[in-house]
Amino acid sequence: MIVPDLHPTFEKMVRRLERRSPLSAADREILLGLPHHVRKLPAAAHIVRDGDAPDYCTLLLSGFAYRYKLTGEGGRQIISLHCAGEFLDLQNSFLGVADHSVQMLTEGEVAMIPPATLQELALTRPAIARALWIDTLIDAAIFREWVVNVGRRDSRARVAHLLCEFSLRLEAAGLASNHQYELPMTQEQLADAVGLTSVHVNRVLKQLGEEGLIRRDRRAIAIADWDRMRAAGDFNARYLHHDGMAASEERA
Amino acid sequence: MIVPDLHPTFEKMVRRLERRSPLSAADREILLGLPHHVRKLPAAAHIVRDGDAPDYCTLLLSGFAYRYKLTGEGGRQIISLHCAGEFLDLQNSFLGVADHSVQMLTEGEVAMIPPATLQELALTRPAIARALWIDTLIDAAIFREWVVNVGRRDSRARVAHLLCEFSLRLEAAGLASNHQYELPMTQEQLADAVGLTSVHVNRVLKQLGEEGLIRRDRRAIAIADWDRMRAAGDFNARYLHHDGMAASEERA
DNA sequence: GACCGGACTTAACCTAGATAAAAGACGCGC
DNA sequence: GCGCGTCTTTTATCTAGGTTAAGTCCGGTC
Repeated sequence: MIVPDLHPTFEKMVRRLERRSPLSAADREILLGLPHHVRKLPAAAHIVRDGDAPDYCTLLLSGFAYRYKLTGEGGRQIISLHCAGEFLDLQNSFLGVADHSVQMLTEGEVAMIPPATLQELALTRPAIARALWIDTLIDAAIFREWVVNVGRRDSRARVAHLLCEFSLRLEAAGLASNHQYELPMTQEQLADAVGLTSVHVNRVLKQLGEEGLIRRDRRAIAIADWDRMRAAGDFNARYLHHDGMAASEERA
Repeated sequence: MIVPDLHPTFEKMVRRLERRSPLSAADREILLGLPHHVRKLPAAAHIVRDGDAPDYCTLLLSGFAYRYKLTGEGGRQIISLHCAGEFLDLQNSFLGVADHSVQMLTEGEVAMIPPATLQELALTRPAIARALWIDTLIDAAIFREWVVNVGRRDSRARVAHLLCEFSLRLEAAGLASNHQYELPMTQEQLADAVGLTSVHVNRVLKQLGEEGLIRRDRRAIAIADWDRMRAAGDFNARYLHHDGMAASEERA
């Protein structure tokens, strides 16, 4: 369980938590010293399956992952996207059986942390508990926005909204800049994230390109006109609660 | 701030938290003694408005409330429904500005608790912090299911799913039994909760009636055939994390 | 007990996005 | 450089649910 060289993403995770909730030096140490083992996973590997009672909590160290549920009729709804530095499964520490699946989008590494350790932390390190709780609150805020996206926006806005959100989240994580990034998903996955078909997502992407809102090359996305894109996606970043940083983005 | 006779719903709230996370007698006392004032609100009163930095955290004491967001094009998406005994706004204690609105569905009472008190509690009473955190995790689980409902189910399933969820939640809260209850919302609000129009919700309700899945009289709903209704709504209660209680419902 | 306003119901028609089916592109291994 | 599987793109067609527009019911109220 002891890890010789700490993966640098642990520090990223601590910085992310600290941005919203103060941590003492001791708290920081504890988070950096969390017992875990690292696993390298291929694309499409499952981290949690719906119905499992998982043995571990996972922190995504590199690559991308997503959360989804299947309907009885075989539809898939992608519920969230995750990048390095984010916890994938805090809820497994506290709610026994998983009510959804989590799968790698790309290959990547994951730190597996025993839930008992986090449970322990929640009871003994109030500042850490608070920081993780806030993390959960922000996840919930993003879920709420996704309900709106999928429930009340038309196809163009849905896709634009997702592309805007992903752009800002990557930038906040230091994984992209200039509204340019590599979208780590197929159009079919994109479709399952916004509640459309891949055919229609393709049409919308094409149209956004023709209108000059985005440029694409393979999976690389560049948001060419952030203001019009934000308007197209009815995007207001407040729900991301990035506070302080990127505040300029949020206000407009 | 001192309240002479404690509203009975406080006890309900404590029982709800305890169901998932143990609390000591002292913790229980503290929760029952939370400083607050009670306000009686008419139907449609706003508790929080999108963009506000609210001064209070609210616990719903009686009546029903809902959470919603508006889109730029004027659409409204209802994101969650709440009944007596539930916290409406835990997130206001930790995330400054509200990213959505909360409004009364019916008239009712609300306990307004200073966020500072909850912040304090989070740092000094680990068991309470844990219980509230779990509450947040369950809220998030419900949001996830709503993303699926609105993103990947057809109109019949969406409406049926919502009616099933509401039935079980009311029963868990001791506010209904036998899958019969008073639905505290208009068909237009129902439509905004499932991402349809009120016209189409009306069509679906009619059809569910004709198929013998539900009976209706005014706003009173009786789920006449729970098994078929559950099938129609692709409903699996696991995401509600009602555990122990109502386990029989969840498994099937 | 006629009037009013909000919620519910129904019908006729329309459209955004689904479906189905091919045909390109792009790796990637051999 | 060839073949194959996975993505992407495009076209043609269809349909679930939206839109619009009338009613209808019901509970309150003067």
